[in-house]
Amino acid sequence: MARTKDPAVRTLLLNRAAQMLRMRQPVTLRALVAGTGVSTMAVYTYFGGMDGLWKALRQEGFTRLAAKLAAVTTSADPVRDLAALGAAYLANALENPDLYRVMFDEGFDLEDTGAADETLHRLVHAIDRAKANGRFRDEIDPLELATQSWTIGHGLASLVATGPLPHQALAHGVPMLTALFTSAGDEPDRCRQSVERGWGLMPPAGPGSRERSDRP
Amino acid sequence: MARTKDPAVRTLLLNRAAQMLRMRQPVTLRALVAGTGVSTMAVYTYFGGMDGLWKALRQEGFTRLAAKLAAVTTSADPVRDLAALGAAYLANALENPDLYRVMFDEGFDLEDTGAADETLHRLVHAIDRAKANGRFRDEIDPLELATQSWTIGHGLASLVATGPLPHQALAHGVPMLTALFTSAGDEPDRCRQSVERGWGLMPPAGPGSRERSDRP
DNA sequence: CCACAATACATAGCATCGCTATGCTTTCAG
DNA sequence: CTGAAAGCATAGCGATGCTATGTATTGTGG
Repeated sequence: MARTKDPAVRTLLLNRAAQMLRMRQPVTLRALVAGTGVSTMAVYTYFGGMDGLWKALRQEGFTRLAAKLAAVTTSADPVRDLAALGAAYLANALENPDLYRVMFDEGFDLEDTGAADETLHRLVHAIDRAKANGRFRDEIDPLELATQSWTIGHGLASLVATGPLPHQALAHGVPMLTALFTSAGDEPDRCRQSVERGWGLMPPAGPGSRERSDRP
Repeated sequence: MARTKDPAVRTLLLNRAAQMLRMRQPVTLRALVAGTGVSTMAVYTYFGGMDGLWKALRQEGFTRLAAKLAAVTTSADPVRDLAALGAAYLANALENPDLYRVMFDEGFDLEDTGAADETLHRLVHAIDRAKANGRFRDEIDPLELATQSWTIGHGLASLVATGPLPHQALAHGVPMLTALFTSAGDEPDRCRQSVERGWGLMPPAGPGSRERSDRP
């Protein structure tokens, strides 16, 4: 017995905020609602304030990441798939560096941790397959190895996306993942080939697709 | 033919800012100068604005990190030293998590990159010693391996200090560094022992030393 | 079908933010 | 000793996030 929220407004604000982030414009309350026809109160009715908007933005980032990882085709070579997942993770971070930063800055509180869990589960599943194929030792803990792969991916993404390392430093992913998976039991040469195959889907280091518009 | 700046004011503001960061109080211009006797203009005469203060704060962070790494004693086992440097790096990040975040957020512009270069050079030097001792292969590029070690350290620090991983996830440093150094040519068992020895100086996962004072 | 009530939404104002213009005070140089 | 340049405090400006208040709208119970 009351007015209902229009979901279109929520997604509109969310998309606009993501776009402002991409364009490197400061995401401010007034600038966000300017030009949308809605007023500042909309942010409070739909997100409860700017904090809620940032939280929803983090959620959106994980959703996009999950979509990116879902696009990775699984092959008969689970080690290749692991490297491909890592490459997709890094590609996502480099395509939306500011969104990636928001995801991992200032707390992790999400409304729905399902997307983040999904991400880790994909790695765990690929590791399970690698164990079943005899590539990794039986005593390997899939969750631990997945966490370590994630640590490498995040370290690389963080240092390259908004850090001091140049884009070509992404090539470090191959030897690092090869070292990690070799230590898990895989045969070195074969491991390297698998990782290189999976990592090969990495987009080349081009100029970022950001438009860098300081003027709205 | 003019008045000279008092360096004490600069360091006072810097230390106070670092303390506010540690206490998790928002570092705002007015709150920073409140109680110091100086006015808001001091921040502009000494730092040129809040941006300059953040830059100086990043510099301070690297200085503290360099001091922490300088306290690591070099032994006859260069692989142990590498792990010890990694442990010191992580210990510093966990003791000052907010300062660490400032160091790696929003650009890297420092006034003096010497401290940051110092950090990497320490790793490179230890790797050179490992090569001289026959632990690592001759064709290993020290700078590349140092960068990879740094990536692991930063990934771990970032995910644990202000991220989703619990403190005990720091233990992942041992297998990851062991995998990396083994791939560089070190003998696996000996490598693991060296890394564990160096990593052993890691302070145990206790409650952070932060005081969490929201009320000034 | 309809009136009530609960909710969305716009407007206006508040405290605070970083910053700067202004004037006074200090202090080094000639 | 004097003048000018720099430190420094005060006050105010635009912009920020947020909230109080009033209006409009719409789903629902009788």
